[in-house]
Amino acid sequence: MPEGHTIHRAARLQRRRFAGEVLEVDSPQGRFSDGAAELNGRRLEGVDALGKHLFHRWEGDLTVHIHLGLFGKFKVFTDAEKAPEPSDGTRMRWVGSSGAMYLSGPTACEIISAEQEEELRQRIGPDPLAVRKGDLERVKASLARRSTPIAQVLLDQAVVAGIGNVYRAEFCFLAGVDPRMPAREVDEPTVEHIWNLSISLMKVGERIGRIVTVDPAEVGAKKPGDLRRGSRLYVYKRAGQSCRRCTAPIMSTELANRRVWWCPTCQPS
DNA sequence: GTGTCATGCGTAT
DNA sequence: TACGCCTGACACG
Repeated sequence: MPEGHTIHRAARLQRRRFAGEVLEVDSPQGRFSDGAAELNGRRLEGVDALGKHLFHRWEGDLTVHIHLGLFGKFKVFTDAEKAPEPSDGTRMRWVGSSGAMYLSGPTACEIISAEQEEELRQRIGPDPLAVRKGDLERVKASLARRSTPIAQVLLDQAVVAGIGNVYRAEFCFLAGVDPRMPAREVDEPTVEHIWNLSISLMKVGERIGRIVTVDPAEVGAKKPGDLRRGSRLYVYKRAGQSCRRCTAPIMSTELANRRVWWCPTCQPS
């Protein structure tokens, strides 16, 4: 279930478990057979993430680029002996002395050159999970140039990297912004608020492996991880249900082929 | 079993 | 704006 937090979390967990290991790599599905043969028997040196992209660094200066798309999944097994048979769709599998990793359904799983990686990184905007100096200014500048709806711009990976359909709806709610408002009409303090929300909430998501935007205190819980399915989000997929803050019915519409939800009272136009 | 839907994105029209 | 692509979970009959 991949927004940026999923990718950064996968990178962290894979790094911790597998970095430094020599791995046996194959492609049960067959669609990454050549790549797997190239990697097989090499040491995995590192794993890093940017936005929704993940990079495996292999011995011999080989980089594998992975993008999960909508369906991609990483599965890590701590005991390779007990790992199940890979499904027919397992694109890449690796096995080492500290476990196994299966990848299925990715949009991209490919060995890329340094030039290709550079080109890719050029297209990726500020990542709330890998903040660099000047990021907020870049985000402000991008938004100020766009007349398209704020919620649509927040999905543009060149503007902010890692936000997906769940977070964008939730950030607009928490910032009190109608998702249909033209991006350039959103005032600067609100843009800053959205940026700060993305940093703090995606960090929570990265840590617990789940998107939680509801303030635990608002529902009598101690921490985000304690919130149950169905009470973790304010607006996403809650059309017709009542707003957790004001009880107005949640609205929804489609923007550029993606559905978005909002509270007409808490997010006035 | 079949149909539908999904936290994404590139390309064609 | 629409479509194709990637896979799996779930609702329905």
